[in-house]
Amino acid sequence: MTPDNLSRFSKSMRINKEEDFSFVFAQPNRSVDKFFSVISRDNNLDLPRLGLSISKKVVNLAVERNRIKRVVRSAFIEQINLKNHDFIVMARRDAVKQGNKTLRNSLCNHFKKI
RNA sequence: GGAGUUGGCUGGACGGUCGCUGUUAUUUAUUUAGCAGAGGAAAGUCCGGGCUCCAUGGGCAGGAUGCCAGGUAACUCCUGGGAGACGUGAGUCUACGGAAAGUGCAACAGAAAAUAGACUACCAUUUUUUUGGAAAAGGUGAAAAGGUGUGGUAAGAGCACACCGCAUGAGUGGUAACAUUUAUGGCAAGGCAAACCCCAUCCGGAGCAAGACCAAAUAGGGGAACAUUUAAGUGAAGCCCACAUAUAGUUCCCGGGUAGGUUGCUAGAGAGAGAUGGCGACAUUUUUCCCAGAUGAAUGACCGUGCUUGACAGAACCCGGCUUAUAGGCCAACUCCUACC
RNA sequence: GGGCCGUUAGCUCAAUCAGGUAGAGCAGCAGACUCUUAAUCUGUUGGUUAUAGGUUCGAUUCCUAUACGGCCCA
Repeated sequence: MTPDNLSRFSKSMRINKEEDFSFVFAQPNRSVDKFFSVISRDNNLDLPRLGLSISKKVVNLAVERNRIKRVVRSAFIEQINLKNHDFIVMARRDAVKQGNKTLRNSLCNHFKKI
């Protein structure tokens, strides 16, 4: 993997605001499996962006929530062909029990689909 | 060697590539380099503080603590001591002031449950069922007017005596809780205060989503000073009182604060090492160090080496405790059992 | 992050302040009425009082800890 600007994950590539979330939820392309449900939509920027939605109800422990976030981000960074999309990744209950590798594989499949 | 008690430490290591947060330097669209980057519980929010606002003061209500002495900024914490309970023992546990200030409670059972009384049974008397004596025995209950033995008696009884327990006085030791010795008393009427309460000591309330600053939008007022009248309303955030203040008048000023942003935000009752004092908690002092500061929320991903295959678990203003969760490993002191010398 | 509540029968709630056999309605089951069902009436079952300790003779109740659920504060 070569380091260039697109593969970094900085603040501009996060989805923080309520408007951006509802923007994606308005016209979603869904991709669902046991561990995650991923939603995406074209945006008007040059960057791909990522939002995370992991609620306390789904994942009880703070340690596990942080672990899942890291896995999702690192998987997101490795993708190169995501030019103008906003993504929202929502964790599901079965993701807690799985190790890092199986989660990465499922995420890679999601990103390829979209 | 086995079983155990107490106290403490540790909480995956190393190398490579890429990435995240803060910061310093260089350059200033920004790039590059260096440095730092979760815990012993960061948790529960159970206590105690710091800090911030509530204009200020007094009283009441309310709350907390509760053997004694000390430590601490403070404490529901810690240390040492006493008493009681448990354990063969090392040790462990204890909201452990007051019931002779007052109020209250004790279902069912039982004769009787709180100013005691007499069911069965006992003794005397006698008209054969009254009267008197006595409270030892039985049974009920969580609890029934000291316990055991001997004497004594009509039958009995601290009625008398011995030992034990209890109460009171005095002496001795101890800062004290308390311990102990001795004398006296024949023995009080009990339990519950994590029931109200009394006594002693302490406590104002709310919380960083506190508070301060910048400031789109929206509404139409807001603030300061002076003088005067009045005491209803308001300030108020437990209640009451004091206190202040409104409406209306004059003068002056321009702010207001939702979205969002900045700040509060980390150098501190700080950490490591040493010395001195103290049984100890801890204190004093010397020296070295700077050790997270995010805000949709940073510690990761991949590869390799290698073992014991890595428990509980993620800072959100900051400290001191307590409580709860916790794989494995290590250290020290002590106790009991067994075997050998 | 901080503040504050609750947990009792299958469900909705009492009893808790001030300790003494844990109760009501609905639901379930059985019976009566009816040709049958519904409605109605009668009877009845069902509880580790969230969990673990403590105080007490005795705890749903008082105290402490834990677990789960809920509410409020930009």
